[in-house]
Amino acid sequence: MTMDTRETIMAIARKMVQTRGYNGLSFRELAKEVGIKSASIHYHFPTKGDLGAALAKRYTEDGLSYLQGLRMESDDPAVWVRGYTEIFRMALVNDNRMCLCGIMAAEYDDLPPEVRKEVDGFTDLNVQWLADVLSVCQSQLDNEQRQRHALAIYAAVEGAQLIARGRGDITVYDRTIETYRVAGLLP
Amino acid sequence: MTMDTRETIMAIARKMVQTRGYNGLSFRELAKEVGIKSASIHYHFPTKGDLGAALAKRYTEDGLSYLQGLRMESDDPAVWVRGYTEIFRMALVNDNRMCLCGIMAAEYDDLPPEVRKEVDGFTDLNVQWLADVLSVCQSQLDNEQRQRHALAIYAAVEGAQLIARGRGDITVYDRTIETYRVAGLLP
DNA sequence: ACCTGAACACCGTTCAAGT
DNA sequence: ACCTGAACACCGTTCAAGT
Repeated sequence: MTMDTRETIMAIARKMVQTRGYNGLSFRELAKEVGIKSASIHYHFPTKGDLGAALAKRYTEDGLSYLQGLRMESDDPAVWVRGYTEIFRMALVNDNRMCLCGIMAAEYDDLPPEVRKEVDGFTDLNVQWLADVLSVCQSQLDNEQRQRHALAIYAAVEGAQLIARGRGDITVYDRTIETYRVAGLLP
Repeated sequence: MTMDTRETIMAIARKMVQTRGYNGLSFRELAKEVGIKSASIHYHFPTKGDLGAALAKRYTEDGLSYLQGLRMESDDPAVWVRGYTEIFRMALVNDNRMCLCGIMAAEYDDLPPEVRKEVDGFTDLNVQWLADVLSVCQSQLDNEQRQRHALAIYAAVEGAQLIARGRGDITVYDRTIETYRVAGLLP
């Protein structure tokens, strides 16, 4: 089982960005971990923006597969939502990392346009999936209300991860999610 | 009305960090805006960490004054909470900026210890103030439940700002906050 | 007391040159 | 096809030198 250089770069870079952000990603540091020179990174990804956009695109695709899988494995909306908050939880459990697009959202003003586009796409995917779930379990809501509620859930979960990551305490995340559930923000 | 150099540096740097983050802050760019050389910034703030910590400390102090003022001007918890969400709204209205400590929380792993300490202090202040408000309007909750609920509110509001800032759309923030209120997360 | 130019090791990027 | 060394303009930081 070998991995081509491009995939190795993406795998290592994704972890670095999830930890230190887009601005915190260094081509020289990345190259050292991959075992090539920093100039060689540019052969695979001409600019840092190209790499950032590729990372966010892949991250969104992987997220979509996971979320689609969730809906196939169960018929219970409560299980879907629990699976949803579990993805964000796992990032924290794995070396206190953040959602790739959550951390890059904070750097939005510094992002090249091609990266912004993919970060926006990740948000759209999350809101769309959550709105679909709400159409099953909160069918009394109209479409606009579902979109609004889905966006609120996404924002709240990203916020919970952001604060818990600063605290370095997974129980902060768990308690916050539980509070959202009790309040009725999460179905 | 003159302003000494140190205060000028802090005022301009605060805006820069609220827009581009701690990593995005450049001493050379900052110096150019202030009208001195970048080496001179180091006279007032020996390291970037010293500047970042001073900014977060001042930001927390200013936030505290504002929040204390809110509680004195009214007896209505609903007005207090509305005033609370309004601070975060104003940052967005002012050039789509973020909460200084919210944006730095995303860069937590890159922050020097002295900056982390002040960012943590900002979180503590927010949670404490919110818990105090809850002790007035949700007095049936015990202390631990209030702390937990206060943290959830803070996380959700930071998340709403993060997502709305990426969208560049203030109505996203307004709708998300309103959804929190309807769901019962906000008192 | 406050500022500066020059140097240092870093950064992303480019490009001619290697295999 | 893939990689590299060297150069460029950037970065935070240091420090001897200026007023």
